Amino acid sequence: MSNRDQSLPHTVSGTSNSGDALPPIGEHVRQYETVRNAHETELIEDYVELIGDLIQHRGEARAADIASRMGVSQATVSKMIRRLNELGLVTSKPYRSLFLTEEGQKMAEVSRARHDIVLHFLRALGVNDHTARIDAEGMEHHVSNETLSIMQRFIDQQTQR
Amino acid sequence: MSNRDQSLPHTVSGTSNSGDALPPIGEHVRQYETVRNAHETELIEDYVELIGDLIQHRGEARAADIASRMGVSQATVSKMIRRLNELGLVTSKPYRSLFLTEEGQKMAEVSRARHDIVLHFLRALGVNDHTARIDAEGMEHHVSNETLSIMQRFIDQQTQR
DNA sequence: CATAATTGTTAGCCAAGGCTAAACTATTTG
DNA sequence: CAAATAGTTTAGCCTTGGCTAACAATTATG
Repeated sequence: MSNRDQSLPHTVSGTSNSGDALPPIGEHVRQYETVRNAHETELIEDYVELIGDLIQHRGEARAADIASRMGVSQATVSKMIRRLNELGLVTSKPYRSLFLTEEGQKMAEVSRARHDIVLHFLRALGVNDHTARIDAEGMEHHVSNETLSIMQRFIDQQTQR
Repeated sequence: MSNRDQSLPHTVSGTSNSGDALPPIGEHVRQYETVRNAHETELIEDYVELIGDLIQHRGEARAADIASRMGVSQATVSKMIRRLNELGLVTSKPYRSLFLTEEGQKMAEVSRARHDIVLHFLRALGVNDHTARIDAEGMEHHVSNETLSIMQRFIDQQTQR
């Protein structure tokens, strides 16, 4: 319960959709399903992405760093790592630092790439860096590849000129 | 566990962020916190938004419709309605259709407006309608007001010319 | 108008992702 | 090298948001 700002940007001028019919049921269901599914993977992807980043920038990923970066208790991280293990995304020996499996690395790359596109896109759009970072973190898991491609094209246009 | 498409749109050309430093800890934590918070409100907002839509388009909102639109069991909806009640967002008498409280209506409007902006923005960007609807449903809860304003401006530019 | 069908509720289950407290392991340092 | 400190794990608790199955109320129909 809490949103970073209550005031809405005015109103949708000349673009009101409020009169639009509801989507046909089947489609509507699929929309919500997609969101529910994304939900399941989001956290996993965030962990894997962060672990990848830590390895890349710090040389290793330790549970304590993950906990402090995520703003979450070490116990929570520990439990999560067990899950990532079961999912075959990381390997870990007790009390030692983590490694990504092949699959984990692939996921980290994909997430990282998506994240970057969304972030750069928002900046290219004119969103300030700080906000762009926050929005990107939330949005990345909900952007289809079609939209990603279009975002990439937009970035290219803005920068290459 | 499942994403609608594995292939990545090529790569971030000339915009690689992978070499960027990690954000400073405090900021990083706030990014994740924002996402976790959004998470908590998302579902609530989706229900309220849908209830608002049903009332507007159908004249009333019944649990069965919500269940079938959301692709979820009636029991789940029933439980959720109890929560919305406790949160002061809807009023309901057993076996009767639902109404939004003042606060619920306000939330529905805000959500609807946000949703519309994101959807129209995606379409204006060139995303096809079907994909735009799916992406909008997931993205809407993660877009700051700053970004919304910019999206709105973009829509205006595209359409008013 | 009595019964069937539809709709709504309740009870009880499960998994996920948080938490704290306690126990254990590793590392640092006096 | 022993003790203190830092890092990790485990146990056990809580809330959310799903589910199914059983029951209750309302509405439709023969």
